[in-house]
Amino acid sequence: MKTRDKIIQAALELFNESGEPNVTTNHIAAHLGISPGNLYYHFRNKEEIIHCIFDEYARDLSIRFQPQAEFDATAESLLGYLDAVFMLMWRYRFFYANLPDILSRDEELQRKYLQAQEELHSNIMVLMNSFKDSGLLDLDENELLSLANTLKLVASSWICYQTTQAPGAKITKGVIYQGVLQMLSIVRPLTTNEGKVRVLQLESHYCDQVQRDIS
Amino acid sequence: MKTRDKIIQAALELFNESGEPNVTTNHIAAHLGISPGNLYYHFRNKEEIIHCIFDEYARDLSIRFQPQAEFDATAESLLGYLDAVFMLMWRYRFFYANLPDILSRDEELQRKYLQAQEELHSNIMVLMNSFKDSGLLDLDENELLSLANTLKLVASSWICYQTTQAPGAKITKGVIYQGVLQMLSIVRPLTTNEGKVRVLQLESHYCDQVQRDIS
Amino acid sequence: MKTRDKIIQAALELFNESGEPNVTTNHIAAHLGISPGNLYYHFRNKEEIIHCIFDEYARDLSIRFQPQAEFDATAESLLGYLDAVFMLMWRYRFFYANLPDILSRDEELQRKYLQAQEELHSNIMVLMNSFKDSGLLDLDENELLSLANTLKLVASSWICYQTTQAPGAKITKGVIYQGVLQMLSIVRPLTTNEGKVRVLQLESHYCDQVQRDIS
Amino acid sequence: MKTRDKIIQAALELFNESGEPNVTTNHIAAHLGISPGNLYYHFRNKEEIIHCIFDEYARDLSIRFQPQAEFDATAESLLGYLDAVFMLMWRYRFFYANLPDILSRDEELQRKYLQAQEELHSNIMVLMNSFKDSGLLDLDENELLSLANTLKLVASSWICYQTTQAPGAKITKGVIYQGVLQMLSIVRPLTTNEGKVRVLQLESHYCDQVQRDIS
DNA sequence: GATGAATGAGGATTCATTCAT
DNA sequence: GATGAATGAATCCTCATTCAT
Repeated sequence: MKTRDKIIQAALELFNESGEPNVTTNHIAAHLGISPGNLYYHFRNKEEIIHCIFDEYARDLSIRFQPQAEFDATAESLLGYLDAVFMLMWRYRFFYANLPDILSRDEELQRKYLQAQEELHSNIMVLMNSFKDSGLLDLDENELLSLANTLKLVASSWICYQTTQAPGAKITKGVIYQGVLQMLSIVRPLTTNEGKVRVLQLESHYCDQVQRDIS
Repeated sequence: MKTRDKIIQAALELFNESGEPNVTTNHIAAHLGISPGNLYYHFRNKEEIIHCIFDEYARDLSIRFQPQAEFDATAESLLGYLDAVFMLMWRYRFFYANLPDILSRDEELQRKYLQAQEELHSNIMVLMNSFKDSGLLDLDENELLSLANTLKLVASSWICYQTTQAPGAKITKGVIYQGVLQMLSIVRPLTTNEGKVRVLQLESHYCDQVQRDIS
Repeated sequence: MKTRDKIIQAALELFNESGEPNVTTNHIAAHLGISPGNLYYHFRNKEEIIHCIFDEYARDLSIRFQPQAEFDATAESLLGYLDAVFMLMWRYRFFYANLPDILSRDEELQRKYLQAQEELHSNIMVLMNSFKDSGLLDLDENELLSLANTLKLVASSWICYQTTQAPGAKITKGVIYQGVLQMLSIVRPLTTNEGKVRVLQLESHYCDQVQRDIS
Repeated sequence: MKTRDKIIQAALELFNESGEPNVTTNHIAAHLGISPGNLYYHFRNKEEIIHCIFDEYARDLSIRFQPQAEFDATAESLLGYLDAVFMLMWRYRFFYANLPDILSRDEELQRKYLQAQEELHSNIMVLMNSFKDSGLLDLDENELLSLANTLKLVASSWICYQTTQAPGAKITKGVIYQGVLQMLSIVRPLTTNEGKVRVLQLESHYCDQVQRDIS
């Protein structure tokens, strides 16, 4: 593994653990047993490290979503997608715990983030539309858009929100799965009878996951 | 106006403008044309200023909610309450833009924040229950709880979320009203026919507000 | 009791408790429930407070010693004098715990201190000479001077020395009496047989005092 | 010479010159023409510098004393040892000029200091015992212990004591030798006739040293 | 690729002291 | 006599970043 990648991994780890503002470049270097100079050989500055971490995140995010292949198995596709989105958010949770601050410092990053958000929105729309086409959901265009917005908001805010709800809370995978459940609970009242069955199946799946994480 | 209050106001202003981590005690003092020593005469440290700002916020928040008086005019009560909650969040938006960081530094504040969150939750429950009692909403206990959780999440996250959605965006009152609309759009699909009428009225009210802000 | 005196007393108390450098003028004022401005109405600055405390000490010290009246009862005079000297040192112990620093800041105080030291030296000489005249001590002029120097050194250093010998030790009266014993143990080997009896009596007296303090 | 060592040397110099509380880390850095950041690159804080200085002192002190090798040449061993002890105290005199304050701030240092004091005590005992064994001294166990205590007190207090005895006095080597003479004058009256001869020889040696320093 | 010493502006905070009331 | 808000220079320390080797 290249030093450059090791820096990214170490930074990610430390940022998640202690919060980005509390992790200095010296911490990262010390954690890896390399010199600060070496770190700055690989990255122009701290910002660039964050940038790279975000790029990795965006790449990971894109890979997870192949709507075409999954148009038929709609419920499962949602499941897979939600899983992926939330897991990635967990992996890069430091970012979500400080979004406004991090973005305000770096216009370029702000741009990239918005792009990812748009992608998230369009992915959600694709999924919701395929739900509708399969007769699991019965909403007009406006209602669909509104739902998608809510889901995007919940997804994007979940980590930050949870971080503030418990004193010194470590965000575990269980917390992530609860986020998925929260989203499903928003979708459920809007589904057809057929859709409700599917959603309940999904909910029970994630309930199990939460249980597993706790024990 | 006492110096102590002027410090609180200046700090709030500057925090909102530039983000709490980017505003030093010296900035605040300079902004007011007072000496750093004087600032520290009135406050033990920066943390205490934030504490005081939060206390002011919590006090304001409590004052806004008098459920008893409003049990009959349910829709209007929701309107008034949402207005107040979002306006206060706007007034203290720096706080919401950095919640995880600010709370993680200060256990006492974390405690106070959770208390405010619980109050928010119970207020939402009171409102939703009065909606249900008035036949505007038809949900079982679980669904109601789930809805309340979603609304609380949206309310608590809106400012932070919006801060991240626009490059260098100043959060205006219009953005706030859009948050109310977002919440109403979550409630609407769950209302009875009678309820839907009320909600649409509210939505149109807030649409007007948003328009007014833009122009 | 006048405010001025209350300030002196409070300062003395706090200095002894926490060390002069760790006690601010604000501490003193707060301790008395008066304003810092008031403190500075009575004293030009912190130094002046220390000055006044020293003056009080010097005055107390002078009062204790009336050699003429006690020339006959030599052993008892020594006892009384040692008692007084050490008790005063205890009462003003903060001073002895920081002598070099305090004196270096204030030439005037340095002068006064040296005067007190000279007085101490001459008092010791008077006592030793009366011992010699009474046949309790058999030393030539040089040896006597040497002894006096040693005793002066021990007396002047005891508080400071003891402060450094125990972690976080509060200097109690028992510690003070041990200082007297230490001085007697220096005198004893130089006494005549008759003198030895007297010194042993004194030692047993102070041993009792130490015991009393411990229990 | 490494920067780290230069910092220690500069700190020691400045502390000795102006007193530790009056020398800031910025003074030290400026004195060396380095940045404050650089100083803090080498030392976590001011306390650590003092710690390191003390460690150097303790190391130096240990090295000086090899009792076994010198059991026979007792008088000369005392001479050598006293020389070393006092010279080191001179070299690190800032420390002795502020002992109570410095130790009260730092428990770890207090511990180390007490250890050094114990070592000093046991070294003095070894020397006194070898004197006794050689017939230079004729004291019972108690008297010996008492003497050792006095000598330890005088040695430990000498620098501080002298600092207070002269206005703005620079502590010179002559002052140090006077300390040795003071100790010898305490030992002399307790020696056998044979011992007295030896002590007088030593005294004359140190008298010469004092003369040399003055001129 | 890598080292690690060095920078220096800037941060929070303290405290003896002043002064208008 | 007394108040207490105000001063401001000074203190210790941090950290992103640079650069000679």
